[in-house]
Formats: sequence, structure tokens, C-alpha cells
Amino acid sequence: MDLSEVALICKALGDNNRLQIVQILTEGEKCGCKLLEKFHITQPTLSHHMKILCECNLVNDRKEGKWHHYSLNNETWLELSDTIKTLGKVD
Amino acid sequence: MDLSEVALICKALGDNNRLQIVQILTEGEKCGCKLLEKFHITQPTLSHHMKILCECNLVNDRKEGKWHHYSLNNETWLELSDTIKTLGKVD
DNA sequence: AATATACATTGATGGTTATCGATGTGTGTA
DNA sequence: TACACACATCGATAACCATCAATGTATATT
Repeated sequence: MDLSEVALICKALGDNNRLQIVQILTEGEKCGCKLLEKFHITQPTLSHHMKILCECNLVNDRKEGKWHHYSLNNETWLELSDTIKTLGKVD
Repeated sequence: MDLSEVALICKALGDNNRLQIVQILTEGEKCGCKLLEKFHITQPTLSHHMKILCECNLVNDRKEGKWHHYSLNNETWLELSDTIKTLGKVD
């Protein structure tokens, strides 16, 4: 994972609402309307946050009818934690 | 490590220049003027970035005479990579 | 004492971003 | 067909941030 990808991901995680969304998704797949219930933000704002989380591949979006089911993308998270571990280690 | 601390750290890492600074520091301790040589930014801008990296404890600042020696704070990085790994793992 | 070096602070500026209300799009239901 | 629901998009706004030039502070050197 190169640095500019890490920067994008860290920007995505550098927001309290988005971090909380991620934490909720550790419980398992959730649809947008269920996520929305847990925050004091409007639907367009949640939509904005989900777009950012999906675009950097931290979160998957599975569409089913009118619902969007969001879940964590384990592959990206593994790569990320590896990269962070390496970045913080003196040679 | 709580979420708001993670948010602060991720904000700090969500900038390409600061990520590159971190990568350079994996080589070992460096003083500010040596770091500055490696970037196309002015000294006040570097000072700004170092302040952000130090305030969230990703980087240590050891002052010696007129020099500031910067190095990675291993403890914070370990906590961070642990937290990231946990955050990305479905229960 | 005068000068040079390393770094911090201040104030300004242009770009980015989180948020909203209004509205559009697609999908299921009465 | 009409309506309700889930979500996206648009345009506006206020807050935030990276960057700079100018200047200040501390330390070392001559």
C-alpha cells in the first residue's frame, strides 16, 4: 500500500462520525437507514460519509433492492494495519 | 486508545507531507533542518507539521541546544496499529 | 556585542470539507 | 398509477487547514 493511498484512508478515518460508523460496522453488515438512526446528522451527510468510506475501500456496499448494505472490507483493513505497523517501526 | 484520539492521529496522518516525514523518521532520529532539506516547503510549514505530529504523540521532540531531534514514538505506533487492527475486525 | 542558525508565532489567503435543505432517482407497495 | 421509502446529487455556507512572508526567540559562534 503506497503512501498516497494511506493518506486517503487516514483522511477518511480522521472524522469522528466516520470512525463511529466503522465501529458500528464491526458488529456486522448494516444498511444506511439503520446507521442513520444512530447519528444526529441528516441523510445527505451520511451519504457523503459512506461515499468517502467506500471510495477508499474501507467499506463495502452491497445493494439489494432499495437498500444499501455496508460492511467492513477486511482485505483493506489488513493491508492498512500492516502498513501502519511498518510505518511506525524504526528500521 | 479511544476513538477521538484515533481521529486526531488519523487527521495527522491524512497529509502526504506528514506521512513522508514519518517515513523518513523510520530511518531514525532527524533534526528539523535535515527534514526541511527533503521537502519543497518553507520552515514555518514544516514547524506546523511537526507540531501536529508531536501533539498527537506520533513523534517525539528531543531538544538539544538550538536543535530539535525528532523521532517516532514507538508506544503510540504500537497502540495505533493494535487499535486499527481491532477496528477493522468484525466481531 | 554582533552575527548566524534553528525553530516558533502571527496574520493572511486560497483551497478543502462537513453540513444542511431542496430536489432527483430508483424501488417496492397499496 | 399513485405513494412511500432508501439513497444520491446539487448548491450554499461556515468552519477548517496547508501554506506563505514577516517577524520573534533562543542558542551558538566570531
